Amino acid sequence: MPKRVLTNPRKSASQKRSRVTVNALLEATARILIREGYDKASTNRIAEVAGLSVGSLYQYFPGKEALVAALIERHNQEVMQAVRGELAAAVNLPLADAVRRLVAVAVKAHRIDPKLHRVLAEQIPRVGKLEKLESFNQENYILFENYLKEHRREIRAVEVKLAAFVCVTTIEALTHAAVLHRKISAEEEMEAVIEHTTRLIVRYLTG
Amino acid sequence: MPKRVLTNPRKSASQKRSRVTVNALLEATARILIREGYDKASTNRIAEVAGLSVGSLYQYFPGKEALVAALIERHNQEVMQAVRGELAAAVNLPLADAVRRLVAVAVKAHRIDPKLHRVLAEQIPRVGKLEKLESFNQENYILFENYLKEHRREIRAVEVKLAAFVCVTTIEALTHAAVLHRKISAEEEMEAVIEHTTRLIVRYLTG
Amino acid sequence: MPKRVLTNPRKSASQKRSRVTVNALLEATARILIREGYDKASTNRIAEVAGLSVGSLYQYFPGKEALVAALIERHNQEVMQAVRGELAAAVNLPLADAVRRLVAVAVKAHRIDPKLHRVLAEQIPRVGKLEKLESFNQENYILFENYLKEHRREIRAVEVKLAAFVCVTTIEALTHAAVLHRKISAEEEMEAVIEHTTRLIVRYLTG
Amino acid sequence: MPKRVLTNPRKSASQKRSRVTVNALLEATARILIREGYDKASTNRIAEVAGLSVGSLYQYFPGKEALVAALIERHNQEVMQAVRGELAAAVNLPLADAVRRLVAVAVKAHRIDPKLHRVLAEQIPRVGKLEKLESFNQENYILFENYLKEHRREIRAVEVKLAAFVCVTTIEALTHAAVLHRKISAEEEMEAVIEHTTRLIVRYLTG
DNA sequence: AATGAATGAGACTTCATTCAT
DNA sequence: CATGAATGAAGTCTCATTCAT
Repeated sequence: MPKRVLTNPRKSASQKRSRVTVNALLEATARILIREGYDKASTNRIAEVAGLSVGSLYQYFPGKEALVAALIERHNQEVMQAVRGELAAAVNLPLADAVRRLVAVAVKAHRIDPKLHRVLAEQIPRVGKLEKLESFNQENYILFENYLKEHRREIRAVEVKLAAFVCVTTIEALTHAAVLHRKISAEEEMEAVIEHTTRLIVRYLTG
Repeated sequence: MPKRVLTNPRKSASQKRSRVTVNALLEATARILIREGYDKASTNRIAEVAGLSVGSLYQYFPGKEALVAALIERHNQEVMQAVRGELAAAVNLPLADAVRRLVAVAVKAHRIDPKLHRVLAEQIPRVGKLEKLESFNQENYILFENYLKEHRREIRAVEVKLAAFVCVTTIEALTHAAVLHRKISAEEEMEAVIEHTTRLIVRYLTG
Repeated sequence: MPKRVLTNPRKSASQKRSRVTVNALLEATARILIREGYDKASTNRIAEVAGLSVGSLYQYFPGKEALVAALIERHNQEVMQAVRGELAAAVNLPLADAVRRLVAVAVKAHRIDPKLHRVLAEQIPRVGKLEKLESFNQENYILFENYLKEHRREIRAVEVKLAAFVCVTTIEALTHAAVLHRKISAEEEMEAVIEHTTRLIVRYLTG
Repeated sequence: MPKRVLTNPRKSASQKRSRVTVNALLEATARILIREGYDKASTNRIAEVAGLSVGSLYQYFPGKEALVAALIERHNQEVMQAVRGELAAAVNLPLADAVRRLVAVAVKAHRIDPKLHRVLAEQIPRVGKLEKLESFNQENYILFENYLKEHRREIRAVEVKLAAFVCVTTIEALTHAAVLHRKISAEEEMEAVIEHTTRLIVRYLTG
């Protein structure tokens, strides 16, 4: 496997046909990743599933890595777009409500495309692609840290940085595990998880 | 009868040799996984690093997957061996102490071979092999659930299963993140994480 | 075509089987080069003609380039081995005889494997491989220049360097053209060319 | 009739555009050949450098080979155009002057576009395309042979064909090597080469 | 048992060429 | 005519696995 370490798309899909093609490729990549795993995602297979020739794939992406990177990017965009607004709103809520909202948003984020999210979270790391996911989380750390700073008088914790680390890591882990590893379809069970997580965090910060 | 006299030593000698060989292979696999990543861990390379021929590798393992599986197995054994005793002892401690002990043990577990742990957790293609790691965690769920059942009167939570899920997931996530993603070398910072995590869990269960 | 620019053999063919394999590969390369040209000499085709699998090819050579380089090297060795002795002997001959011997040797060199020689001379250049052939010629320039220096009193030319350039280039070109581009099979015609070339050079140097 | 009035200018306009396009393509081909080598000269790349689409390239040339062939053809035309007149003039000169003129012309020819000449001579796969270059040389053989026939009384050689072969091959080789492989920029050094080559040939023919 | 040469399926990638727009 | 997206054959190379020695 000769390796290109390029991870940037080759052409900006300006034309409409291009966009369709790029989309088909990303869709195909996601499908294979989800259904068969990273190792089965060969460029030939991706192209085939996308209904294209390998050549077309390489017209738009310099290799498999770039394709996966683009997929991650797209997923992150979708997630962040769905989340950012609600996060902003939380700033003005009292602690308990803010945390509850945060947790709910986290769940929502994980539910956007859970299978894909799982696959991206679990089997992608290998190379620098990790950063994309990390940096995404980084944003959360910062946001939460800022929230804590502004609400300092409502909480006991003084070490804001550490508290942010604890809270973000915990919320992420719990919602991730709840959505992906438990077969939580019943809305009520999900509610319970949200409730427990919220309580966990609030008590930690204020107890 | 004379034969047996000769055979036995021979056999145990060769058994010992086997163990040495198997060990060399697992060691080589771990080293490559850590230093160069999963993709560079070809059977030929592993054999080479182990100072053996590929042929010998296949004498002891039916394939690459088995090798990795064995490595995971061994790592789990090491972890569990280092942990089991302390877990058992925790049963008799009051909640706060038990949780603190639990968290400390989780940190200890993650510190046994963090690089390897990370690679196993992040890079190994999830094809059945994942289960090994999962089942390991499964054990923790059960243990903790049992603990909670026996200490029901000390806690508020009634939904023991859910509480166990929340606690185990949280402890795992925090210690994992603390050990692997933060460069925690200073013992004091680690202490802080243990303290916070313990507080988090205890407040959750009793608050 | 992912390019490796390595041109050194991977293993020193120490074992006998190895030597046989390497030989088969070089032979196959030569055959294809001669019969079908450089562009048809794909690694798969070479392996096939050698009666081996591609894998084996890559066990011994990092790519097509290395194979060709090795072939050039081998050819040069053969040529130089056949030539060196006779060249040394020429040093003590009077000019006319020395030149005639030189020309005869050049012809002999070109006749060792004319088809291969032609192909190597004509379609190989592309990359640094050129140097191997050049350096081979370089040796000739030096040798002849030294001869001229030692026989200065027999010749008119004073600019030894320029004279060496003229003579070596001319002899090379004439014998090359004679052997490769004319269908010179008749020994007598070859004799004529040798005679003319010798006369050409001698008159140039002494006239 | 009015149509024709409109058509004619249009046609000639488009003919002009054609010429411009063809020219751009040949220019691009030459540039890439020189700067990056034959292997980098893909049709897509050529079109890109020419500021056209691949499609347009195929509007004017049936394929890559045709493009290269046309480039060779064009180069030959340029060379011959620059040379033919001087060659014709040489016919009426006495031997020494004629030869000197011939050699000077050969140098001039090699200097028209040395980089391109070299690339064409060295790197182009020899598949039928070679003939174009060969046939060019063929013309020289004939011309020179005729010259020798007409000046038979001035020379000693009787085997005119062989003599022509020797002379043309030698002149070609020396001027080629002088221009392409030595970095002859100094006019004086070039003069020396011309002088030596002339002397070489004249002495050969008359000595 | 050990060895390591050999295998060959399969992954990656390029590029001459076509064709719908 | 021009365009450039799409094609896919063909080439490069790797690596898990086998097997003769």
